[in-house]
Amino acid sequence: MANCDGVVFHTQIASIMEVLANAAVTEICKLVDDDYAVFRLEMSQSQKENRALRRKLQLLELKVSRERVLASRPNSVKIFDGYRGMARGEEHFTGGHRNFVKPAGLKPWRDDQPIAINEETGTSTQHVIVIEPADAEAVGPGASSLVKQEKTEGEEDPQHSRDIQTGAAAGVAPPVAVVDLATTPQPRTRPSITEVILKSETDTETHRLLHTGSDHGSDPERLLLGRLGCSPAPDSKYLLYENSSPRTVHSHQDSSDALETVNDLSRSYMTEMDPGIMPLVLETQTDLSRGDWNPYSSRVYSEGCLDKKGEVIVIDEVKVEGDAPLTCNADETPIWKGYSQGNTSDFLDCRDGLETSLDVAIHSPSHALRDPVSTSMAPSDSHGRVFFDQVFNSNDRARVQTQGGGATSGNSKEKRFLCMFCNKGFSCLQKVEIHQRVHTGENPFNCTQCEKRFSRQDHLKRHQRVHTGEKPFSCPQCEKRFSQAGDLKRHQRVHTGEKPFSCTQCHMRFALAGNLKMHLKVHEGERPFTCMHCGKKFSERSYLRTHQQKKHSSV
DNA sequence: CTGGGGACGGGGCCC
DNA sequence: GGGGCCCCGTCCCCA
Repeated sequence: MANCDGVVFHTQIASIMEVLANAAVTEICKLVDDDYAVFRLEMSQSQKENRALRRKLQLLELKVSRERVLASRPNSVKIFDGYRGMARGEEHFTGGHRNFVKPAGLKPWRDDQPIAINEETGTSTQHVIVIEPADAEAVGPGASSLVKQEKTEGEEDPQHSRDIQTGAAAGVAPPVAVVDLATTPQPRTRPSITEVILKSETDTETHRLLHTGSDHGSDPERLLLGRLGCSPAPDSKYLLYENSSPRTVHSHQDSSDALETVNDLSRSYMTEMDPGIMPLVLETQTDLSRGDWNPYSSRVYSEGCLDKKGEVIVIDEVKVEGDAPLTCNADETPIWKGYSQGNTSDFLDCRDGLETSLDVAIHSPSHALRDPVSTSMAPSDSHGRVFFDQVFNSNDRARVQTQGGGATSGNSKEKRFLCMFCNKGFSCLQKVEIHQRVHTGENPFNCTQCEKRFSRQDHLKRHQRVHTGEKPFSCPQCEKRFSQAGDLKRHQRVHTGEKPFSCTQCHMRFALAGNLKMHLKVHEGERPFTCMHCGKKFSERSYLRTHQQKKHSSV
């Protein structure tokens, strides 16, 4: 009986214990679940905040860049490549690769020329943008952040700073501080890559790569600065000939990938730069017909732009070019002389070793990256043409190259050189270079008297007759003189009565095509110009102007 | 409206 | 291959 009671007792104890245990487990599970839910909620909120901050920062920087360019260089050429963020006359961000390209000019470059001077404010424009990673802590203290530095000397961007501070307050430790390079010495031993480059602007140091190719021996100023830790390809024609103090490079990974790449050390890097192997490959060239635009370096934009797509926060950068306007007298060597058509891709190919470093993250604006030489070599444009993203969009752009029998336009001469934009064929390299300025808007020849720019030297020379008053073409009938032969020829129709342009509607004839064109509007009834005073419509602006002067001059 | 000139962009050819 | 020139077309402006 006693045994029976004992068994019952133990059974009851066991069941009670079981109930208690189950209750405890349930409680623990509940607590864990609750905490986990809270934790996840907090995590997702933090991530969301970080994303929003990052996006906001990018937008702000984009806006600032665009406004700055628009304000400072109304005539500048603007290349916008929404994705690849290329800006003319400055480095080209070809996806993961940072290829800083500038014209390999000769005389137009002067080392003593001012760097990136804002023409209005007189301040230089070193841009420093720091984009914080979303999960810098997760990546670790040594983790890199995507860095774009955008800093204007003497000009603090409060919003920018605020955003950065906000980012820090949100738990994102900024691995790289915004450094006022103008006022703050850099005692750190680990400056970011962009800081390195910025210092290259302000210091006397430059990272220059001499171009030694025999076929381009006339180009002594091909300066390259760029890919850190990347030695030139063995057959590269570029030599690092000036390299100063050792630099430590702090590169950064794309913050947007921080979570996914926490364990991907290949994307997080801190590269100690060995000065001996530091051929910063900023190809100091901007001409579209050369360098990374160049067909000969097609890999720059055909391959390089692809590998990090989606991983790089690209802040479109509009080139503020011509900070030191290129001045080219008629007898000066044009900047396009002596550039390399050759192994541009050689030094680009060295990216392989750096795929995980610079390629990923650096999106420094050109101003920050130019050295004095590259600054002054920025080509220019006088008509504010806006470039098109197609420039980078395909390997088709890499077509300007010798293609045997590749002529596309009828000519007895073999046109081996194809325009990378329109595929038109030209017989020699220079011709296609000049032609491509049609597409690029590059105007490297600057009139010293009126700052007008021209794409061709002969056009500049012709233009300068405007200033000199030279009119070498005189009409034998009336002694009237003209500055252009074509003007004389056209004028002579006055004497000959020739009217080669006839209206198909009324058979009126005109000596000038423009006059016929204007006349056609009479038939078309097209009157797009309306007088704001009386509502009368005119087919030509000049008609409207004349009308307003006559009828409404008192208004 | 028409006539005409100034200036410029671009292609092609020649030296 | 590079520079210069010729030529054509076009835009803009003015009388």
